[in-house]
Amino acid sequence: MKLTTKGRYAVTAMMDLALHETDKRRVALKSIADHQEISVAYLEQIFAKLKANGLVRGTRGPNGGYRLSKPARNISIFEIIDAVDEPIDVTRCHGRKDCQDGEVCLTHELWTDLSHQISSFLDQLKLGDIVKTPRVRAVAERQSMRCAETKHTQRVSFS
Amino acid sequence: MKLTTKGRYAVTAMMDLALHETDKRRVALKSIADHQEISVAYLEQIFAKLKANGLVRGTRGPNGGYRLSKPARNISIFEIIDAVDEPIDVTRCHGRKDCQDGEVCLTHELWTDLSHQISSFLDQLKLGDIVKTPRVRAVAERQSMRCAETKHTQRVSFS
DNA sequence: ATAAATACCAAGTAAAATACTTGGTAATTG
DNA sequence: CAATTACCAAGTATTTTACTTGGTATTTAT
Repeated sequence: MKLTTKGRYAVTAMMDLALHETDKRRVALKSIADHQEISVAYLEQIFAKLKANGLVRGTRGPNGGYRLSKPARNISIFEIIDAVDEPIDVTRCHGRKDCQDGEVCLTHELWTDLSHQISSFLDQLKLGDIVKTPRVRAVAERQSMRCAETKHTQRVSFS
Repeated sequence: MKLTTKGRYAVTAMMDLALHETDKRRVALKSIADHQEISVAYLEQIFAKLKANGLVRGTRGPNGGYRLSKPARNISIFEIIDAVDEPIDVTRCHGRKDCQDGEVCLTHELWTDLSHQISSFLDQLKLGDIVKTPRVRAVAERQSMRCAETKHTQRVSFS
């Protein structure tokens, strides 16, 4: 379980989708790219993985874009990060059980315990819950207002 | 809170010190280097940081080496890792509080919560407790036996 | 006094991982 | 049929990590 900026991009992007879940419209990567100020091409890589892990579905063409492939309340933060970030090998002995003699194994349980701790924490956190919090809601409102105001300027700050 | 191999080296090295705490003798980096199969020079860098953070004390000259600067039961795994690994900026907005408008801050609390979760887990784990576990004790026994047997061969496998 | 063993110090380099970019093709809609 | 989107396969640039190199300073034993 690694946590890189890629994983963070993925989580905020998924929140973006979750916030528009009620709409019929798909969310285009272009729009997310503007929100997060990263390139569409980079987002494509992230969404390729999200899609491969069955978290989103994409449709092409004008008015195309992505939507969540299941309800936000059933998607955990763990799933999202796990989909895009490579798993880190916390134990250094590559998870083999028969490492009773190697140096690593003194601390083997230490690292696996930690790893489980992190995973279960993030697995309890559902996208739906986070999107429901007042802060996020408020920010989402502000965002859509701002989008309307500055539609053509292309420079919108997500939050 | 980052976790790299450097941090893992640091933890096992500290365990090495803790296991020899009862002795009057210091533990030389040479000995730890043999156990962990890494260079003394690299260990020096690690111990420089451990020392700077007040976790160990070193003495020079023959029969010199390092010892813990406080009882193992008062040293947490968090302290050790925190001393040697650079802190990771989980929030991406560099921890500033006034980021109500930035993109990052939707997930700000998410990452800080996670970070606290990890830190407190590792802070509860004390070096002394870990060293007391039967598995570690057994390994330590085996190691010292092996050390006695092969004292001059220089090639001892820690565990 | 000197040699050996250690810690201590400041750079550098090599390798790996991360964060992107570039240059395309395929499907869908107005 | 032109625009807009997803989809795809590489490549490159940057940063981080993991080390190495080449020294100096102390202490101990002989």
